[in-house]
Amino acid sequence: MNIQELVLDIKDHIKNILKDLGYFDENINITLEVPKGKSNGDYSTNVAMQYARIARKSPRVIADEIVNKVKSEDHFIEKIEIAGPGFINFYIKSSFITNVIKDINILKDNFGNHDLGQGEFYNIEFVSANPTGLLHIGHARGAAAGDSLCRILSKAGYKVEKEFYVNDAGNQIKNLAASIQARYRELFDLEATMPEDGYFGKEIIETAKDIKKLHNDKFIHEDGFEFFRQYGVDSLLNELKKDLKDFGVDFDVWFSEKSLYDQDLVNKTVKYLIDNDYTYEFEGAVWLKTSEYSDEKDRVIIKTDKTFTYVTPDIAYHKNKLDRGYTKLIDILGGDHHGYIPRLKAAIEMVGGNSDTLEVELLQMVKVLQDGIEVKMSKRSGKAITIRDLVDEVGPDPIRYFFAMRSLNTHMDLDLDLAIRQTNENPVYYVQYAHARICSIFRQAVEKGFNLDTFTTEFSTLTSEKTLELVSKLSEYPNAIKVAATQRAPHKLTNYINSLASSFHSFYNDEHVITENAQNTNERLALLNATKIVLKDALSLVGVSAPEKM
RNA sequence: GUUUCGGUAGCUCAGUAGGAUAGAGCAAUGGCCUUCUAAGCCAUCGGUCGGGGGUUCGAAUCCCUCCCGGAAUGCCA
Repeated sequence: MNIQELVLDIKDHIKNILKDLGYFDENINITLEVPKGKSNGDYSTNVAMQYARIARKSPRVIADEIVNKVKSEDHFIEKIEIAGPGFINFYIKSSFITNVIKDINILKDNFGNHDLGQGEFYNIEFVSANPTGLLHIGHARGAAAGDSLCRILSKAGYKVEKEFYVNDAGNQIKNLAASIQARYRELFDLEATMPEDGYFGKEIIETAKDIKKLHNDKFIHEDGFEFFRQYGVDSLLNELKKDLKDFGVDFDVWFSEKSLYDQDLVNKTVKYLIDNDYTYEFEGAVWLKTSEYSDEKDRVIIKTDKTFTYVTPDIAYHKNKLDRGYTKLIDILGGDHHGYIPRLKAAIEMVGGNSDTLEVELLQMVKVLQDGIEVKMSKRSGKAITIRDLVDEVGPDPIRYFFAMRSLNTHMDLDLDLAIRQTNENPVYYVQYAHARICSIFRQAVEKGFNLDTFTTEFSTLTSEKTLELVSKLSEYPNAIKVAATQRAPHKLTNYINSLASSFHSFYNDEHVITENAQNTNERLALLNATKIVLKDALSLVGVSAPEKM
């Protein structure tokens, strides 16, 4: 029996006792949680307070009745106390708690796995930046959050596919081609005007230079628009893929918007919507009746000039995703798209899907500070802090950790000077350092002849407060995974990692691991190995490395 | 105006299917390296949880109202 099973066991036990006492109510959940302070036991429940009204007795009396029935039976429990207004606090025997060390050393990086997602198949779309420039810091947040969430969901037992929607059709791509064309002409000192909504980043100039290198002045004499379009999309998409890869983010599917047109799926979807009376014509445009599905108003899907709006191919795209058989579609979008959600959900209902299948996670904007003042990004000037700059300066780890630390829908400030500084002001080093310290101890243990191939499974000397705190922190890992996965909250995992590292550092400072006492040393090495496994696994879920030396 | 996300320590942020003295990191102050990495540990300082009402044994958390900031409110994407 492990600690999770014990918790379930206790809950079950309490439930039976409540039935015996004649209080039980289906509607009240029995919860057993880890209290904040150790002085309130290893686990605690507030059932007595919840049942006060039903039983019409004071919480403490109920607690007393419950405790009297529990007491005699469970041999894993050290003691039970009633505290405060009526909390029942359970203290678990330390010999039972240390079992988790054995479990971890056997399961290794499978420790903390769940099968929560049985039968589920999630599609998670994130970043989906237009291939019209380099990825900037806002995209980095999306990439870090999305990738971490996917890894956590996989760990929790969900089948997950990561998808990037490539907007390689439509207006922005025309602007890209026109921008490249203008930059290309500039290279020959010819008159050139950048389009009003053009892309002014220096990577566009680089692209033009590349084209000049390959084809010289060929496109001065003939129309190169189509070439510029294709070449621009291809090369910028490659840059984008490279940057994401260097950031530790891989996608399973790169879905091309253009492919929707190539397969005629956009027209088919539009025809379907029209044929099924979901549209009407008004002032020369075709409108979709999304207001019938709790959107605030109807939306144009075919403009007066007969071209589509952004949502039109996106409906076809989501229809396509539905057809691919996922049980859940998660879109991770920037907070500025929140108004877009109702129309998308409406459209999903219209094409025969269930709008609950789509779940949108919004990421609020990142405010970037440099020298204490806000750095405004501007498409017009091409001024932006790119992922590439950041990764080149400090590597992916600090940035990924930093973004993973924040809950998705919080507005956040990023102090660039601080992010780039490689000091302890950056929390990722604190965690990585814990891992490196363990590795360092192991190196010395090997020198002194300790065996690190197998670890002891008997623990009799692990009794100090710091030790047990570290052990019980380890046993919380599976729950941390579960919470992070089901609440779509990678930051709950980094909170856990941080507190695990903290427990370790505190333990490390208090107690020497390698001593003359062989048994004691072996037990501690087993504990450290378990800690190392969990640290490394947890860090891998946020895409951060676990260095052996620092 | 409406929708939406925020307002918690000097700063950056946790904590919200109501629970025990509201937490962490950084910053500040004071200690700890002849012993496994001081990117560490320990301690201190620091908060009318934006304001005001309400709901109840109990509210940062739920309800109402007001104030302040971001975003959206396109036949842009």
